[in-house]
Amino acid sequence: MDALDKKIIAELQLDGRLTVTELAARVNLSVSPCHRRLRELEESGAIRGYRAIVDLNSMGLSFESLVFATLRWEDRDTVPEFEEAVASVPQVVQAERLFGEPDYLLRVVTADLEAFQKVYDEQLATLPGVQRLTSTIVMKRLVEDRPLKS
Amino acid sequence: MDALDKKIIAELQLDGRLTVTELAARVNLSVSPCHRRLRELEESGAIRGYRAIVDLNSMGLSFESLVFATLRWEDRDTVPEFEEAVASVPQVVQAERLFGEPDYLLRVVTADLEAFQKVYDEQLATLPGVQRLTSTIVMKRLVEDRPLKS
DNA sequence: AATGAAATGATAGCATT
DNA sequence: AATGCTATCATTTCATT
Repeated sequence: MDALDKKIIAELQLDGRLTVTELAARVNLSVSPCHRRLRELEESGAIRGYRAIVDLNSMGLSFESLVFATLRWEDRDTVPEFEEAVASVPQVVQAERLFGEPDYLLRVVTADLEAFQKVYDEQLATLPGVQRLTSTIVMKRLVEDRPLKS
Repeated sequence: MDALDKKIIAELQLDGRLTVTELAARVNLSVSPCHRRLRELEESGAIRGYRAIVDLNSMGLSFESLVFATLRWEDRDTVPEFEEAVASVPQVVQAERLFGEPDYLLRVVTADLEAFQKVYDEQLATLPGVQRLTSTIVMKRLVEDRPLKS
């Protein structure tokens, strides 16, 4: 992965729908080698895919919250089970395991508070191995999905 | 925004580089109206853009951490200043203001621990109005940027 | 608001340097 | 590994239903 590849990636982080022709122009390359490099980046997994970035409010999803989960230490054999279950809750749009406490951070998106309560009570509080959940609401997004500095 | 628009959005969340021809086929529409709807979704801001999803490790960025920031209450007039400053740190890829404590959650991506320390000490700890930072490391991602349920 | 058709422009493969 | 060429396919506009 040389500087040109990084430039290609940077452009596609800004606009994932750039045509190869336009991309080639921006990185000062002709179309064919640009196309070849792009395919290699995709096939090597460096570029994992492309996503439309959607406005949550336009979709009627205006309630975003973070849920911190701590598991029971005695039940730590349920970790894989917990992780699988979390990943299958559609309203959980981001989830990760952390060092220290809490064990997990989940990002939950719903239409409103009522829908959140339902997800919290029925989908999250009942997950296997959960000792404690705490949650907070996202007041304002400052930085969202910023293209990477490297 | 009707069901067809939501279907279009759902498809583009799965593959943001779908051609309009292919998109039209997937939502059972002919090319022209599909194209028109897509333009309207883009122009209304419902679709905010398109991004390549990049593999952090391939980019040499293998250290991901969360930094929680609490501001001094006396300095709450520095809030806008703090927010602007946070948004201008390139390694901060996601940031939001929360209800309760802590006040902010920042997601920081760097090449390694050493690079993180540098960002933490030089860019984050020195931000205006900061009372306390605490941080944790992301051990494992379970769910990343999931397409929205709705 | 969807369809079909036609001109412009992009993609992807290949031969060349 | 980059370039230029070319056939194929997609995009985008417009007239029509």
